[in-house]
Amino acid sequence: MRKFNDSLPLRLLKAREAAMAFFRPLLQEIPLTEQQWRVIRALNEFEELESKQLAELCCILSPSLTGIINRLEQQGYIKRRKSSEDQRRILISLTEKAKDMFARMSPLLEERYQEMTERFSSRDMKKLEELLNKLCDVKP
Amino acid sequence: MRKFNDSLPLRLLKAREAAMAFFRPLLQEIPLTEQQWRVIRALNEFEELESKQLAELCCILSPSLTGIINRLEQQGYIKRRKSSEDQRRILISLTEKAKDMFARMSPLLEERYQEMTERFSSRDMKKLEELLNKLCDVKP
DNA sequence: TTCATTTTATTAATATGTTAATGAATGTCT
DNA sequence: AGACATTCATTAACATATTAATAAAATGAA
Repeated sequence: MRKFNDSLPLRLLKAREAAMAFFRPLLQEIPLTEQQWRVIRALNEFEELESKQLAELCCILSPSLTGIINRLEQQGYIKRRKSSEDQRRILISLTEKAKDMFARMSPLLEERYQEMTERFSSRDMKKLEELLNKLCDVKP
Repeated sequence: MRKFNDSLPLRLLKAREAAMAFFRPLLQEIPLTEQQWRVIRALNEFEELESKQLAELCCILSPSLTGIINRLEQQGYIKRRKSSEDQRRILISLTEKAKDMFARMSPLLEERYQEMTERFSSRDMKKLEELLNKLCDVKP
């Protein structure tokens, strides 16, 4: 069998840890978890989203998202309203507080992203992204 | 700022999910979690490991590993003993039951790995692994 | 040797991941 | 309209992730 360290899932996990190491310190200062930031980032781009869309975009399962949304609401970062057509659906959007925080944080995080890209090599980063996208399309 | 879906950490997360989709169904039949299998796989290769080494190898933090080890012991898959030189250290190894199970499962998982590699392209897989390894070495 | 420091595993507290089950709202079909 | 299935969000139950704190053992310097 393949050696333990040659496992692709393990490599993907380690690579992700290495990448997140650039951003975690900044998020911890606020403080926000990685998942909370992912949700806020998605909402900043798409304005208002249904819970289900948000879960799909952020790669977070619905039950986890329920908790994350609750905590973000407690912290005053998001607001929710019910859809008028379909009473099951919840529509979620950022508060002003969240938008301000995002505007303050995103340049700092972008800076780190550049730093990571440079240290890794801009060309390799592009190639890596291509391959990851391709891998996402491979299904059993 | 970069579009939401262009984030490298998110891509790594999605790619990992795509890869794990090949293996999850098999593990669920036993049943074993992904982390439990990672621990068993490491122990199969290294015979006996200290808790700390195991955590390092499997990319699992010590507090999580404590629970995983406890549950695996409950299920009869691992045994633990104290180091004679250093009374703090715990040495962990597989039981016969675990070795048998591993011998039965690993060919099936290896089959899936081949299937994944073929669908993805063997050359691209190699390139991807290279890039992931390189990314792991990039530090803030 | 003694005291302070460091290392190791664990516990505590909280957040998230994962699958199954639930309840409410909607859709479908007759 | 009424019975049935489907969809969506949530809850439940358990496993893992994460940071801080702790207790015990080992180490190192005075």
